[in-house]
Amino acid sequence: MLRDQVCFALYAASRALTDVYRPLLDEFGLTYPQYLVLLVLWERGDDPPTVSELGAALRLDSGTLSPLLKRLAAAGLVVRTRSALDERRVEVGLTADGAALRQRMTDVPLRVACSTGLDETELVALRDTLTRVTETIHRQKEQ
Amino acid sequence: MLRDQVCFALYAASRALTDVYRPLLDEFGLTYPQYLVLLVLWERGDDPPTVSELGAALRLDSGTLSPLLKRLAAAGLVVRTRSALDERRVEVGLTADGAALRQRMTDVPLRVACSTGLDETELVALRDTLTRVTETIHRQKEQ
DNA sequence: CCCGGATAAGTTGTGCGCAATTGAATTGCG
DNA sequence: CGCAATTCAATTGCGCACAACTTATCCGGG
Repeated sequence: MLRDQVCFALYAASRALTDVYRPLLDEFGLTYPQYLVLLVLWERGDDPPTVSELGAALRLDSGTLSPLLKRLAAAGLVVRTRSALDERRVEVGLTADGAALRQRMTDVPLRVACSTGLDETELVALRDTLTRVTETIHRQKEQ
Repeated sequence: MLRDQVCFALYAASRALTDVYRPLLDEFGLTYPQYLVLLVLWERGDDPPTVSELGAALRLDSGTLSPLLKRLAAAGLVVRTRSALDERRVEVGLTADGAALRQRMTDVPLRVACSTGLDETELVALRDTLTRVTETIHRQKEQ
C-alpha cells in the first residue's frame, strides 16, 4: 500500500535529494531553503525582491521567510531594507559576500543531478511533470 | 535558474501535495507523517513493527518518530509496548480506534490522486521514476 | 561470567513549514 | 478628507526532520 502511493514517493524523494544537498551546502554554512533564496536573489541581479515576492517565487510565507532571512542577514549574505516608497515592504538584497557565493557554488546543481542516476532527458521530463502537478494544485486552490 | 532545478520542482510538488492532504487529514486530526505511520501499521495487520522497522519503511529516525508516536498514542490510535524478548525494542500496535480509521479513510488517496491532474499511467510512471531516484541515492549512501 | 562494543529508543537543539494573530502602513470608498 | 478594509512583514505556537548525544539493553569474545 505504502509502496503504491505517489505522494509517499514524492515525499521520500524530496527528502533524499535534500540529503544529497546537505553535505554540499554545509561547506557554505547554508541550508537548502536558504540556498533557494540565494538562487532567486542571484537571478534578480539588482532590483532586490520584497519578502512577498520571494515568497511567491518559492511558495513560502513570511512565517518561514522572516526568520530564515534574519539568519542569512546574520551570516552577512543578505541585507534587508525597508522600502522608502512603501514602508510596509522589506527589500532583500545581496551583500558582496552573498553575490560572490554564486561563483563558488556553480557546480552544486550538477553534482546533485548526477546523484539521481537519471539522464538529461529523464530529468527534464520529471521536472516538467512535477511542475505541472504543482501548478494544477495551485490553480485549484485559487478557486 | 530556479525554474530549471529538478530539486525545486520536487520540493514544491511535495509541499503542494501535502497541502492537498491537509484538509482531508484535518478531519481526522492527523498530520501527513502520522497518516503514513498508520498506513504502515494497517499494512502489517497483527505483527506490530518496532520503532526501527517503522523508521526503515518511512526513512525516518527515532528523533522524528518518538514524539510523533507519543502524539498518536495520546490520540488513542496506537499503543507502544516494550518487547518482552528484547527490552530495547518498542512495538507499535494499533488500538481498535486506530484500526477502525482505515475504513473511514479509504477514499483519501483517490481524492489526492485526482487533484494532481495526472492520469493513471502518468501517476505510475512518476511514482516509479521517483522510487528509482530515492533508491539510487540511498544505495550511494551505503558505500 | 564479565566487560567492551553494538544496538534500540528517547532527548536536546536547530531550522524549516504553516496556521493564526499582531501591528504598522497604505488604499479606497463614501 | 476620514476612516474602514486591505496589505505587508513579523511573531507565536505546533509539528516535523535531522544531527548529536544519552540511557538502557543485548551480544560475543576472552
